[in-house]
Amino acid sequence: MYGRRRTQNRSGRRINKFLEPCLLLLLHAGESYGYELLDNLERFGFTENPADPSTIYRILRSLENNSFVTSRWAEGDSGPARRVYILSAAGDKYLKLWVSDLEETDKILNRFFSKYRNHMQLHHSNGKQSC
Amino acid sequence: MYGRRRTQNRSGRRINKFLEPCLLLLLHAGESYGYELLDNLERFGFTENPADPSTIYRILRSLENNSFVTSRWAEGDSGPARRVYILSAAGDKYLKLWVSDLEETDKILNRFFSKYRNHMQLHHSNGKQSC
DNA sequence: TCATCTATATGCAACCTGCATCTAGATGAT
DNA sequence: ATCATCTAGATGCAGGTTGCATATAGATGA
Repeated sequence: MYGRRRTQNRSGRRINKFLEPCLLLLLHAGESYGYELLDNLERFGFTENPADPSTIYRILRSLENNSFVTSRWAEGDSGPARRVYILSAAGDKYLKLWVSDLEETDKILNRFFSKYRNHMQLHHSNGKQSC
Repeated sequence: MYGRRRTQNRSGRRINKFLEPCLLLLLHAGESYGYELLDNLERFGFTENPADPSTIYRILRSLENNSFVTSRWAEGDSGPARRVYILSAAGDKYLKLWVSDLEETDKILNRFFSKYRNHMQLHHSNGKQSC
């Protein structure tokens, strides 16, 4: 047993709780359940770093605790019963709040990029400072 | 004393450790120290939610532990001595790594936005699903 | 019967972060 | 000279997020 690598996946360190708005958006398109949502998340660009089931289930539960979704047990065509989630009106609002928050994050990101590019350009052309 | 609000600032939940690349970029422009960096961060768009000094100092220390910066004590024109940080070659590489990582984050963000807009457009025009 | 798949869930440790607080030298006002 | 304030750096704690391991249990198939 080699010192038990417990360093977090660096590539996972992106936007905090980003899976939450993704799940909300998926649920906005219609009711669904954990396992199915997990599959559909791959279409959001989580192919290289697929989401962890435990994260999904925990987010869904916390959304329910905050009344952003409701759930019921339902039998599927096959396999064990599923906990099916439905977006509430409050959840719809919360999704919109998330979107404006992410837009703000996007602005901050782009401000960084422009600062970076601007600085690097000046740096390479004449060795002067710029920040 | 009312239950002691200990809920985290929701608006602070953005990109994980985002202050790190900001500090690296500032240090790329020239040596600096904690307090000064803190002030300069405001120009990155942290005006509404200014960075916490403790976070800055901790990130600087961790950067030093990873040899991305070096530090020395220096007297300023006034006030107590300062711990001045200088970016290393490894730190320069690390900054570039951060930038490509943030570009990936930006892609993921934009994929979300396009999914969101696309879905909402379809949703409002004909009430059909789209995700 | 037993392995595998589907589905949900929990525990733990690492990590990140905001707030409160501490130290200590320098500076300024009374 | 004393005391408050500013500058500068640092630590402790509690709350929150997350990846990994693991558990449970019904359904399905060999």
